[in-house]
Formats: sequence, structure tokens, C-alpha cells
Amino acid sequence: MRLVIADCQVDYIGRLTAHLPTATRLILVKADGSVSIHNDDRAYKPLNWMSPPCKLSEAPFEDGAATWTVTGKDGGQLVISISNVLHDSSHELGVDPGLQKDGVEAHLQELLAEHPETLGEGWTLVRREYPTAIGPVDLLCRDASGGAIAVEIKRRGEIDGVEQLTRYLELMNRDPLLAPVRGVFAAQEIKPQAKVLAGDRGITCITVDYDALRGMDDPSLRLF
Amino acid sequence: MRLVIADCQVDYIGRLTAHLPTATRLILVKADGSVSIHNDDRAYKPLNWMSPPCKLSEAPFEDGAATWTVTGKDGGQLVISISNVLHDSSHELGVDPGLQKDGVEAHLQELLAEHPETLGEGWTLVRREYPTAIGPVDLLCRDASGGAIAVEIKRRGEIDGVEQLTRYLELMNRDPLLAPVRGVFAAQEIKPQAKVLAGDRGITCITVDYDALRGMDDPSLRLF
DNA sequence: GCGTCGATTTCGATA
DNA sequence: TATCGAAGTCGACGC
Repeated sequence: MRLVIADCQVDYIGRLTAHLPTATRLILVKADGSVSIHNDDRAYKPLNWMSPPCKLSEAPFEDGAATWTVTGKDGGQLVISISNVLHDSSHELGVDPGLQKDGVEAHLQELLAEHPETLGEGWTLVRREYPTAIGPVDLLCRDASGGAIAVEIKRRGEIDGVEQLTRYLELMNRDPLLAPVRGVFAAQEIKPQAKVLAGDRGITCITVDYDALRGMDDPSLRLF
Repeated sequence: MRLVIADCQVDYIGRLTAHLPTATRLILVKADGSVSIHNDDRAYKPLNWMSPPCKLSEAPFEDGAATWTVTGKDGGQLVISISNVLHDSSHELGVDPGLQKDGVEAHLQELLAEHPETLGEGWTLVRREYPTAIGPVDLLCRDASGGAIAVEIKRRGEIDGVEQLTRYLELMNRDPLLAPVRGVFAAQEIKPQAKVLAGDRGITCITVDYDALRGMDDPSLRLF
């Protein structure tokens, strides 16, 4: 990893065209060849960048001034004109063991698939990722009387999710083997607008308690 | 801007829980207080970060080892245990003049508004950002025979865009002064699923050649 | 301030 | 390898 602090001017021609007037910035060159240009605000998004794989060629001038041309695999180019280098250092970082995450939508779906009864009494799971022509429904369940229920699961329930479920329901209700199919929108948190839209479409909203579900899933609590 | 290269272990508790085992990484502290942890690959996304506004408190130990606790406004915490500092430097960057872009959706809309005939022969523009109760339609045009056409423009055409246009059409077709209104979904690239959904809704898909449009817009080609 | 929407989104899983 | 949906999305603009 190479860190350069310098006055620079940057032009990008690729998926769009962009220009960055001269100013002092951080130029970050990673071991994978990627280059990113950071200013002193915005937590993580650079002003300009080139994703790997890409190739960096340097054309040095006097006084440490140089033009760097970074060419991406799609032919996009990032041209960096460096005029005044304040800092330049390289560092060996080695391989990173990687990040471990917990608490995403996949896990929520997993837990609800294991415990469909938390959505409604007597409900059973038919299958996860039930396929339709426009994509898979998160869960297909049956209620105590055998009626089909399509369940859409989100971490945060917003309008998009209700739209998505509406599309699935429209299609599934054309299938005589399934119809009538009810819709359930399950999320850790459901925005008021999403609730209103769901109500208007006859879709039931269920707010899911992730911690409680995770507790049910705790192996130490399993007695069977 | 402060750059630290050090062995570190990171734990994040906030919107999710994440753990990062010890390894050598770049810790980037920006003037706005934001902190991000980078390894030596992935173009620009940090492994972990805290967005501003947030507060950094350092608890130093011997040999430069320390624990940094970064607390966000939502109460989320990023705990960084630093054990071996290889580099530590600070730099004054000043204000950035900012990025100038060309080729985003706004520009595409501008070009299509100037050249509605590229969407259909004899088509004319009624207006851009035609207002409806649920938001503005990108373009309202009329075809050669005077029929109304609502045009939704995206850089990349996906299902969401078709949904959006469908809602507009539903409303506009209730207006006796406009109805019947046809729908056109225009984008540089349209995903198969979006095409299927659009076809099902009777919406026409048009793939737009941005470079050709920009060429038409080239002042040197203007003879009038 | 929240809500909506675009993004050189990036990233990961899946067919 | 394309495609599709999620993201600790972020960030900008409108109300």
C-alpha cells in the first residue's frame, strides 16, 4: 500500500466523465493496483477511483511532479497530475483475515424459516426462496387451514418491499394451484408509509423481534 | 488527515455486529472526524468505518499501543485495538473544490428533452419533470398524432423504474385531458426482468445511445 | 427534519 | 460469468 499526499488534478473518463481541480489530497494505491483519491471529509467514498484490475503508469517530471495514468479493464482512464508531493510512503500489509458479520437479512430469513409459527399460529413452511417468473419469494407458508401465504422479509420494511411482494402476489394468484395467496410483510422495523401501502394492498405487516428469534435459535435452549 | 499504519483488531457494534481479527491495516482519520480501516485490497470500501459526526477517544498504552473508541451519533461504537504502530503522520489538506461530473441521469434527461425525436419519429416535448400527485414524470411528450407519452429515464433500467412509471401512468390516465397516456421506459441499458415487467404492463422499452445523443448535442454539428 | 432516489454505487450469492 | 438484490449502503435534493 502506497500513501501519497500531494497537490493533484484528476480527470476520469469511463462510465462517466469527471474533473477534479487542483488541490491537496491523499492518493491511495493498494496492492491490488486500485487507486483512490481522497479529500479530508466524507468517511469512505473517494472523490475519484479506479477499481481493480487496472494498471498504473507513471510519467515523472522534475521536482517530483508527475502524471499518473490508471487504465481499467473496461478502458476507463484516470489521469492524475501531481504537482507537489508532501508525503510518499509504502507499506507491506499482508493478507487480511477478513470481516465477520452478524445480523443481516439472510440470517433473519433463516430464523423465520425455522420458526414460521412466530408469524402465525399453526403456520408451516412450504419452502424458502419459492421461485416465480420474476424472482423468488422469501418464504412460502401455509396457515392452519392450508391457505398459501407469501412472506417477504426485509431488515427495514420500506415501500420497495411492499411493491416487490405485490408483484409476487399478482403472479402467484394467477396460478390456480396456489391461489388464493395472502401476503405477509415481515421486517425488524416497518416505515409508516410502507404500512399504509401494505394495508391498502391487503398485505399484513409483522414486526419481527430479531433478538427474540435469535434466542429461540440458541442451541443451548434446544431441548430436542 | 491522519494516516496510521498499524496492527489492529477492530470490533463494531451498531447497525450490525462485526469483528476484525488482528492484522496490519491503514487507519484513516479525516478532518471531519470520520475513521475508516483499510486493508490492502478492495478499491475503496473500508473493512470498517464510522461516518461523521462521531467522536474519537484514545486510551494509550505502552509502546504506542492504544485502544481507540469511535462513537457515532446513533450510539454505534467502533473499537480499535492498536498493538504495533508502523507509521503515523498528519497532514493539512484544506478545502476541496469538488468534483464536476458529466454523464449521469440528469444529463441523459437533458439530452432526450432536446431530442425527443430519437425516442419516436415526429415526437415533441411537452415538458420535462411533468408534475403528478406522486412526483414528477421525467418527460411528457406527444407523438405525431398528438397522443400523450410519459417517458421515464434511467441510466440503467431496472424493475424499480418500471414500477415508478406504472404508478405515474395509472394517475395520468385518470386525467381526461391527458388520457390515454402511453408509457416509454428509456435507459442506456435495460435489465431483462425490467423488460419482461414493462412488456407485461404495455410499456415500451427504448435503449438510448448516450454517445450518439451527445454527438447530436455537439455544438460544432449545429448548423443553426 | 424526514423521505425519496441516484450511484463510476459496491458487494456477495446464485444460476 | 451474468444477473439480481442487499448494503452499517452514502449523499443529494425536495418538502
